[in-house]
Amino acid sequence: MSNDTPKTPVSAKREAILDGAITCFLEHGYAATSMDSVAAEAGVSKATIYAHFSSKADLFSAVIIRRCEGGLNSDAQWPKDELDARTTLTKMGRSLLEFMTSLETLSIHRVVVAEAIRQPELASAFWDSGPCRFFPRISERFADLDRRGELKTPTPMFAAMMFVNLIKSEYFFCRLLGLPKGTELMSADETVETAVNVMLKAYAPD
Amino acid sequence: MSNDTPKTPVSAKREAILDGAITCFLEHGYAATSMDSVAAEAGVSKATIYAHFSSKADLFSAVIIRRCEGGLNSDAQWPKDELDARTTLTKMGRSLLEFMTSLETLSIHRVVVAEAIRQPELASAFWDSGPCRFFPRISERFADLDRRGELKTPTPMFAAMMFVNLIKSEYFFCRLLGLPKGTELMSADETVETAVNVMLKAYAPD
DNA sequence: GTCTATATACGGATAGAC
DNA sequence: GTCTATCCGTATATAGAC
Repeated sequence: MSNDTPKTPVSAKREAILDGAITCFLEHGYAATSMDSVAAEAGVSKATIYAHFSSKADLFSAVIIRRCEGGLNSDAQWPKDELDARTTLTKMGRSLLEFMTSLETLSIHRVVVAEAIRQPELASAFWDSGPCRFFPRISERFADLDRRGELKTPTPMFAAMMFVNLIKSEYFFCRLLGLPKGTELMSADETVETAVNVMLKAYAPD
Repeated sequence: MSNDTPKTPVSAKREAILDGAITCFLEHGYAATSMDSVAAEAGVSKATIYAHFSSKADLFSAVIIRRCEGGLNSDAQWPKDELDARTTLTKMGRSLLEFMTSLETLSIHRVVVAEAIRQPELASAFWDSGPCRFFPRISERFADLDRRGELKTPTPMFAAMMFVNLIKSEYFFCRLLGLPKGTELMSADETVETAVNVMLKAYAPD
């Protein structure tokens, strides 16, 4: 029988704290979340939190980074190779916009933007482990379309960035502000369709 | 001689409070700003603030709306009519990106995004008096380029929205996160140039 | 209207028992 | 590691004099 103690014993309490903290921070923001409320949500005492995390900012940082690394793993709708340019871009566009405007993604953006100035290391970690990880995957698809003669993208990375921003567009910003649906001038479908049309013409072969 | 009292006497104290509040809120955010610090910055007592504004949220709302209505009035670099498409878009693009990434604009975005969920009326007021006022002015220029045969934009408002988002792009988001310059994959100039090229091809006549 | 002084509450962090 | 109980600073908002 083994009496070894694992080097990093995954503490059940620690997991509970992280889960509770995610709920609180994403719902109420950083400043409006108290360590008491996290303790209550996690079902532990406040002192236990401080046994695992040195401060509120430290806990917050751990929560955000963990959440970013978990995101963007639902690849169900991600387009396969061998599709024509319009179909590929439309599928990618819908998938991206849906992910960007999910409640969780929006919540993360709100709290990170709000705290970015006061916690620069967190902002960097978010950028690296969040938005930045999109670009290579999208760029790859543009490179593939270029190879197959469907599009002409001399710099796939630039094309990817333009595409992402066309997709986010006004629609994402309205959701980020929590405005009622219908406030935006273009619906989600219109946004994707318009963005795809722009990309197809801008990067057409010839 | 007139002994009439003006209906809305512009109180000097009230102005001082608003000025002080702008400084504090934009620098430290909503939650991290205390009414004490606003009072100190404005050179009045805390009780005087509550004589003019019913609560901290009320003061915050007044500050943001006033600031939005003042923005976007520096038209120095705004392109005149009669220029070709590339020159017009490049001038507009530079002007927009400079405005969007000014310290004040970024600060407003940070605090509004952070508080949007908890103060929905503020989010609506911001949207109406801020970002939404861009689109007609830009749309107008696309309509003009369309009339002169420089571009073909059946729906100038859609073209304007696509353009704004291409211009903001990654660069704006990195500044919003307060990341050090150089973090972004495209510089400001590259962003404007790439965005303009995309628009020119996507909306080329023929 | 404007001030000083204060009521009242809450939040981050810690001490010390088990 | 985990808990209970508590310290101590600070924040919003108000009472009452002038």
